[in-house]
Amino acid sequence: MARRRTPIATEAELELLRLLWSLGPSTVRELREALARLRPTGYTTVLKLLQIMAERGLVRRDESERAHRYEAVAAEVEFQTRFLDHLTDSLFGGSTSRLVQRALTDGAVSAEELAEIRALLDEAEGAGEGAS
Amino acid sequence: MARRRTPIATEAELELLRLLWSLGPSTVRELREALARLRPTGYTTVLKLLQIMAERGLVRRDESERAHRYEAVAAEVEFQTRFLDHLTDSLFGGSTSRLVQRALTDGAVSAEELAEIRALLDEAEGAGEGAS
DNA sequence: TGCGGGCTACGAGGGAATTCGTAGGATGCC
DNA sequence: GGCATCCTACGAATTCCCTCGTAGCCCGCA
Repeated sequence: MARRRTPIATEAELELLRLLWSLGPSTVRELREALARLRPTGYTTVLKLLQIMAERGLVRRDESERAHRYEAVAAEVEFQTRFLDHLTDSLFGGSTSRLVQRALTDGAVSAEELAEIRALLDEAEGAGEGAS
Repeated sequence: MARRRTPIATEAELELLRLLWSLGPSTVRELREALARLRPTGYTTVLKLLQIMAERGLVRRDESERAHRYEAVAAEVEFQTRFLDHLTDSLFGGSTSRLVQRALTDGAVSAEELAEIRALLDEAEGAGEGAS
């Protein structure tokens, strides 16, 4: 009967969060307009979704003006972290490195980006020094 | 009204797939027993889920014996790839390297694993020579 | 004051995900 | 044969997600 609550956020919620991260605090109208380019959606659909997200603690809202302004509670980076943690557990047996290896094997990464990743590795190795 | 079909696989489906990957082709009973340790579930619940997954092409089944034997259609690696592709698009703006950077920053990765990742980087750099 | 437009609140409604109960068929054992 | 047991098939029940329609409120303006 029951259905386990979707972990972290649903697809539609994620879509709005992405907009909020890129636009900053926004009204329903603004979000709906930004969303329209990708996927036309009714005004009250967006509104309702935001109300639910507010209840769930995904967004907060400023009611000081007539058109309420919504804002993502978690920063984008926090969210990415949470998602990766979840994915690491659920699909990579808890191993971050296996995830990274899979991503590097599959994804197209430019030489520049590879260099950045390499720098991160250096940092991680330096930080881990003497930790054991 | 409509609700977009969950991408790739639902949580419950993923749980069964994980079992199938680790156990190999299994019967409903075997899966249910393996699952019971994590989350007690009715026999017919598991059966129904597998039937649906078979319909959706996530598993195939061997009916040569009375107790049908189910098997994951996609290998674990294929699935991980598909998930990472999806996640890269939906949460990292299509940038694999950003995903990797986030994972490396957050996750605990041993020195040994770091070395493995470094080797992968070397490989990727070699292969990517000439690409922008 | 009356009207139009914009905003929020609320709830209905349909499809999907997940749960399980019940029925019915096969199988093995006495 | 008759019974207990195990299996599949099927569909009901429940919850969640997502959609939007409608109602009601407020504000500005003629």
